[in-house]
Amino acid sequence: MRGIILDVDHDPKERERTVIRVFLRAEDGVHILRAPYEPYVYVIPYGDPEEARRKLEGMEGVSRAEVVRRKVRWKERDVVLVRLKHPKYVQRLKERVEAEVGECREHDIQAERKWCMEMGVAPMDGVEVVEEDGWIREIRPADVDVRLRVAAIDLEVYARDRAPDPARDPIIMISYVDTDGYRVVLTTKEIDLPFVRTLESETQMIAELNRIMKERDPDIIMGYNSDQFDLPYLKERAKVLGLRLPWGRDGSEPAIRRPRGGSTVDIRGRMHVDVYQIVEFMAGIGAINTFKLDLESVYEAVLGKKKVKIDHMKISDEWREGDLGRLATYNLQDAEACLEIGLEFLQLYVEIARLTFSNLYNATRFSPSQIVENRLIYEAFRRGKLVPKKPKEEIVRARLRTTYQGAFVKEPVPGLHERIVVFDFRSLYPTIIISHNVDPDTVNAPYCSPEEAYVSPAGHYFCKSPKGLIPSMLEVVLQERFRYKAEMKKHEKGTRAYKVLYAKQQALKIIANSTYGYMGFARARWYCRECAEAITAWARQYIKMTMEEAERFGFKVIYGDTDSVFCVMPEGWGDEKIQEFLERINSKLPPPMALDFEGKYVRGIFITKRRGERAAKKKYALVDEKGRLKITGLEYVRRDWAVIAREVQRKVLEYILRDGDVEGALRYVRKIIDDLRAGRVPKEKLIIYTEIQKPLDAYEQKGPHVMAALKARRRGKRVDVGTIIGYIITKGGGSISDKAELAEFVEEGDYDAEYYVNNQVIPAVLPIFETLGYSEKDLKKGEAQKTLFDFA
DNA sequence: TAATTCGCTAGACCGA
DNA sequence: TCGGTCTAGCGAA
Repeated sequence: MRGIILDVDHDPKERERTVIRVFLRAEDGVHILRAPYEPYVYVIPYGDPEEARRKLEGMEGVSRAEVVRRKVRWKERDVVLVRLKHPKYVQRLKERVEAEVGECREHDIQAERKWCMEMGVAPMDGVEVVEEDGWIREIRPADVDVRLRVAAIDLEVYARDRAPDPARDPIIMISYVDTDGYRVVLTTKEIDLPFVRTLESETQMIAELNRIMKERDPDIIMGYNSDQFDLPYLKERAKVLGLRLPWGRDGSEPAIRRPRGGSTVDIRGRMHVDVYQIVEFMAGIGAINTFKLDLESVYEAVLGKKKVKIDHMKISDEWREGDLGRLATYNLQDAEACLEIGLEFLQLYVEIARLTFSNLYNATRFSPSQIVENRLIYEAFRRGKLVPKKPKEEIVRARLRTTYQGAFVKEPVPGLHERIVVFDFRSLYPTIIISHNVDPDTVNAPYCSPEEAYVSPAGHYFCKSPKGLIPSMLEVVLQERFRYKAEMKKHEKGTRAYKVLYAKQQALKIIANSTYGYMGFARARWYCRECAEAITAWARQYIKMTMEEAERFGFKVIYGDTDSVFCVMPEGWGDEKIQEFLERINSKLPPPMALDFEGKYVRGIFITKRRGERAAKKKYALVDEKGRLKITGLEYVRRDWAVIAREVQRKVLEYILRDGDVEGALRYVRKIIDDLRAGRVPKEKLIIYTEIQKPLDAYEQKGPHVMAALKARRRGKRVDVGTIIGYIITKGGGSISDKAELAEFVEEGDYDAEYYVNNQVIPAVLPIFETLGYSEKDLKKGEAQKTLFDFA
């Protein structure tokens, strides 16, 4: 039998033996295959290993124990591998063992994961299985081409002017769509649209959804914020109406888990993917570029397509007396958009699942640290190294108290520059880790002499051999990624092969980029502050060395941040000088460290700070020979500035960098100021977005977004941690915060023009003009006297 | 509870 | 009312 492993768990009905269940998606549907298993823990004996083994063999739940050779950090040791009858014995055994026999390890790694690692197969792998009466005899990876069915659902709820409560507020529409073309909206009103199915009652709607779920039998179910809203609501509502949701492939209901305040919903044998979780992650690592994470904004940012939005507050009005066709279409589009976005990232998560030996349900909810850690657990397993324990809370607190120095950022030379060349180190931190064998087990280790170690500028020693777990993992990660990227070039963009390769390299990129941060992360098993400290120390040394070499070579270094160097090329130099410089630097670097050419820009500006004449770090704008602007760190890229200010700033930069027309820029700004004062600027350009990062009552200083949120709460709006507040500064009186109101409550034209002039537009552009020698007076009116390139 | 540090700036808050 | 200090948020890498 061949298929894809959707999920692996153990049969909850088996209480005395462990039976692993593999949900295998084959061509003809899903098979639940079984395998006997004995989960294990390791014990590092306090005393004699053989004696420890004998003691352990007699303990409750132990089926056998043997002495084996394993690496405990850098040391080979005799440890006891204890096989257990059932996972339920792990915790009890651990406590007894640590009191009497030795230190327990890997007790905090799930049985399913261990089984997968021992079998050499991971969730989402294609496999070939030899089975007998549903029992697995053999299982091995294989090329399998089975298409999974992916579905998405979305609910609309009738709840006027308040947060929906499943005890009272009915579901009025449910949409279901899947990748085999099925699309339907279930509702109780007659709507003349082909995809609408009208049912007698809400109960009938849910029953119909249950029927669809059974008939369509999707492997993956997606929703947008379905962890927090759709599925818990649906389950609760079904209960109120006396129904069940037997959606699991073993007939079970969706299980609502409640880690850290929120909730996630797990459906047995199917993978519930909350696309919002994915989107949050992708936004966090910068793979999606949008300020708001609502479905509409994300749909546009990811697919480049627009869709209608009906405000939550308006859904009930629309249902009672509005356009039902519009509402049904909206409901369907939500599910469709969710599915499209989810599919866009699905392949990436398939790769993450395989790399981390986790199912899709978990993989799509991982933080970067969990991806790295789960991969490291496998790497350790492969090498016969025992996995370090999770740190206790007390240790975490101690770790949080120590901090370390990070990157070097050069203060920019303020003003306008021409012929800018940017170099950057390719994967700087990962390559430092590899080339200097930076690892928790090689740092200041006693098994090598100082001469056999790399010495960091911060004074740590790292034994050159043997290779540490983390450097060797990263070495493979970078090599493989390089290989996939090369392979990608052989395929047409948009083809299946291309997408798979792209996802593979992207998953590896996430691991590579997160590993340094992971080592400095207080809750990490492989935490190593000295490592993180050494990495940044080397990074500072290499970037400074590169800057010095660049100056010596004839460039003028104007800026640099962490892994980049911005240089001005002397007039008359050609591209061959760039290559020559790269070769010179690269010959001095230990492989696989390498400096890359990032780009060439015809002009760029580094702006002086609000106060003083020094240039601000992390804020600049560049323009390339095609006239394309690259704006970094400036207000234009920040969501907590109004569109009007951001737009004006961008225009000003275009006038100046692209056209060299400061006068035009000044005239343009004056016009916008006039528009603002005349009340001509539409509301949507005045909204400022700011996230609520803690409970409203916990704020010491109530800034505008907090005040706007407090006022909105009094009007019945729910404001949770993580809500992004879009507010406008209105006319009214008092402090800025007093005048802040949620945008949806503000009338068109009701805005404080002076605030937008003096606190938004002028602060966004004045530093640019000041950098060029102009003043606020030139901005407000009067003729400027100088031409731009006098300052270049 | 869930990768790091570096850096800029606004606006509240507070005391003179 | 002013200026300094602190909280808060967001972005760069």
